[in-house]
Amino acid sequence: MTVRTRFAPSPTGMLHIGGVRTALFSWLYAKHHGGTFILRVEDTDRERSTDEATQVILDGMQWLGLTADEGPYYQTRRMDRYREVIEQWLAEGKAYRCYCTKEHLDELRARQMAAKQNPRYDGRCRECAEHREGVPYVVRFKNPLDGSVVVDDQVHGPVVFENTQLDDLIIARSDGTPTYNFCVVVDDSDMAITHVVRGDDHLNNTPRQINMLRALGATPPVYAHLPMILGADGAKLSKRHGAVSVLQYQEEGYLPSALLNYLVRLGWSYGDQEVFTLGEMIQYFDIKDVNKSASAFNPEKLLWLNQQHIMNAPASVLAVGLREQLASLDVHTEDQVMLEGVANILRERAKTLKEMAQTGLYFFREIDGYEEKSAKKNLTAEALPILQALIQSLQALPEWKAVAIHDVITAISTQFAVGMGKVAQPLRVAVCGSGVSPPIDTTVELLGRVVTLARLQRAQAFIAP
RNA sequence: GCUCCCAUCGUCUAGUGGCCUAGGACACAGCCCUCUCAAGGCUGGUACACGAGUUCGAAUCUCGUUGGGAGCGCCA
Repeated sequence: MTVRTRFAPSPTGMLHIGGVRTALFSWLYAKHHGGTFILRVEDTDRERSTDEATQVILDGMQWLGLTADEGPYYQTRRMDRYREVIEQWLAEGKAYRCYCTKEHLDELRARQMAAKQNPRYDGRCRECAEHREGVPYVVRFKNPLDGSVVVDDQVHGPVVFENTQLDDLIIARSDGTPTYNFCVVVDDSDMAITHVVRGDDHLNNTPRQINMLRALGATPPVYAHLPMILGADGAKLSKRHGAVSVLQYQEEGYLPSALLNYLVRLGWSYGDQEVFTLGEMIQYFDIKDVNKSASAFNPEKLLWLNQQHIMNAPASVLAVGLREQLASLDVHTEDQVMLEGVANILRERAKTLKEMAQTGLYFFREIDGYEEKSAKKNLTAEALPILQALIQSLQALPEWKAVAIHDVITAISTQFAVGMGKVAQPLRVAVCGSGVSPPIDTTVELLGRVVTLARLQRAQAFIAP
């Protein structure tokens, strides 16, 4: 039997890292088993669902590379099917019309909670079958009255629920529209889902769903309830830490593989390995190795992993992201050689693509002045003859290569009987605008002779106008 | 309140009765490397929530306590 998993977000908010982690585990499980990953948009709440939110989910999934093998399916387009099942259940006596008013229900709930009981519908309409013309009603599922349901959860192990604790849940509202738990059941059955991977906030819904699945004559899928992701402070994930759209991470210069790598290690591990390629994740991932306890979102580790992935990524991949980041800084370039060169030279010193674009700006446009402290320290009268010597030697250099440039710097430092730093730092500030850059020889090489000489001259003019 | 879930360094985790004076990673501190910044290497501190029990032996098994979380909608 081939594995079929699904990710079923509801487009009522954004796709944040909690949702992505669920999608990832579901996707990985399918991929690991050569199965099918299905995307299903649960938009039955017409009030809160929006097309924009749907689009953001689709865009996010695409950016992450979590592509669906089937779907996206939309529940709003399956209304006829849900109605069909409701009618069938009504006819078969598996469901019934309930004429209780909201007021009655609210009162019942309040009374039960006051009496320290689990609030649940009392089944008042369960046996009175007569149809009351013109009176609004909801449809309830006839949950078994006794016995228990065992959820053989792949991460939690067997969890037992007594049917006496469950009640007859509403499957159709008084306006006739079907409700969430019911739609999920019909869909999971119709779509032949074999493994349901979702957040453990759904664990309590599972016994009801299993009962309905049985009413449908379907074999319940295997369930795996993932632990939640908490905010960095250990509290519920909030907008302050992580509960932002995944696309925000794209804007901030994160690589999809890094975000996925970070998320896969939340509640799952493979020995001591921290850095995974997508292929390794697929190869090693197993739902049985997933933890039961919730984990806190740690932005610092995400950042570290992003750098690891930047260090390992092909220059061509980095170049694409770097170009986008530069564009948002209003620097537009198609210079692939420079883009890849900068990516290679900065890959060990940037934690994000955004940072890479910011710190490498001087490769792409004229520097807009010198950083004050560095200029004060290095662009001094004493540096003037050194800069002059650099200009002359670099101008005369037969081959514009890092090794040759390096030789020029060492030669000048011996000539002036000073340390390398006394030559390299003024050069660095002159050429980059600050005292921080990759190794100066490779930086100068990448910058090119024309730009380097022009900036050296500009630095001379700055010292002695 | 009721039902269900969870519990190892600050954080992510390894650990499934002896390899544990508890390992790795992030972060932090120091050192090395060094033309700056990184990357890398080395070193350091900090954890089995608590209490009983089972056992020759428990982070690992059992029970309880405490603490956290989720659900209890004509929301999903």
